Amino acid sequence: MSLEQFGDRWSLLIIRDMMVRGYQTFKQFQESGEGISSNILSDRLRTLEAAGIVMPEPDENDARRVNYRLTQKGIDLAPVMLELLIWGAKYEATAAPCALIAQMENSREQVIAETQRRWRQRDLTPLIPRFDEVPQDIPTRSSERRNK
Amino acid sequence: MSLEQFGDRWSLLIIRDMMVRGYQTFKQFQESGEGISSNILSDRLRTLEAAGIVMPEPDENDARRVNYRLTQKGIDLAPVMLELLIWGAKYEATAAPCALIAQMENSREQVIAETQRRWRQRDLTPLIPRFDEVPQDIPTRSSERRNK
DNA sequence: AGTATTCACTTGCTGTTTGCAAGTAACTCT
DNA sequence: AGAGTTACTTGCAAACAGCAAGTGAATACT
Repeated sequence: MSLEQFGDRWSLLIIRDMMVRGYQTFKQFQESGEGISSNILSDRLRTLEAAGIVMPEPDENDARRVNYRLTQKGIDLAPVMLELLIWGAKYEATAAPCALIAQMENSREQVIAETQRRWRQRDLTPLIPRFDEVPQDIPTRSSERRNK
Repeated sequence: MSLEQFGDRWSLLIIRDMMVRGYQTFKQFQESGEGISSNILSDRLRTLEAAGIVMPEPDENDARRVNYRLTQKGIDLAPVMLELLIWGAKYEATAAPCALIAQMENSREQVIAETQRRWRQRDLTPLIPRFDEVPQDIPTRSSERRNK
């Protein structure tokens, strides 16, 4: 029933990019590598908005920009995403480093708490970076303070 | 990346029916209410097979029948399903009783263990019945013994 | 033994959805 | 003022989904 929502490959990818990488704008989604075309992206964002999963808010500095933000309902998908990520890592030979995934598996609570914290505080640092440099820990508020 | 797998509404539904309701045959999926047409169902089962998520095995009593079974990879989607179910219950006004869902949320480990047990032992009793009679507990091996 | 029915598909046709290329209107930056 | 950016829309071809009907093998009924 709720599956209807995710009955296409793009919606979940958009949500993942918002949740895990902190993407917010049309352009970011478009350039996120998987190659969604603009008409579909536009449509999906509208669908997700209608479903109450994302909300657009105009950027205060640049009036052309629209920042899409997850709603509570949207961020509550974090556990689903996390499990999917773990499953994917187990079976699909992911680009994300195994060590990181293993660690996430052992501290689901923490990962989700951190994801929600970022969302609440509009902290856009990606939880999982885009497959280049690899942090040894799941970053948390305290480990970030430590690293400064 | 692994999301590619679920880029349509039917695959997840099929997996759910196998995992949660113990469905196994073409006919059961077809009649499972959501109205998938036979050509699409056929195609999806083949796709899932190719992805290593389900495996067909001919029925030993009736040679017309093919029993589709989740693989290990398939059953490992249980945590994803569970979280999705919980999310759905929270936001989508589900037909499944709230009490049951609330209970599942508090004992995820147990629900998943039970799901896996059923799979291993080819126990086809549905974990969540089809929206008619409503058990008060998540059934487990011991509670089932109790109820006999 | 012969007909009917069940089961797991396949085929053909039609309509919707997707993907790509190009375009546009609003805005910003220089 | 002119070039560039951003979030879209439009038009068209190709892929996909959905329906009705059909196939072929296995079983059930008489």
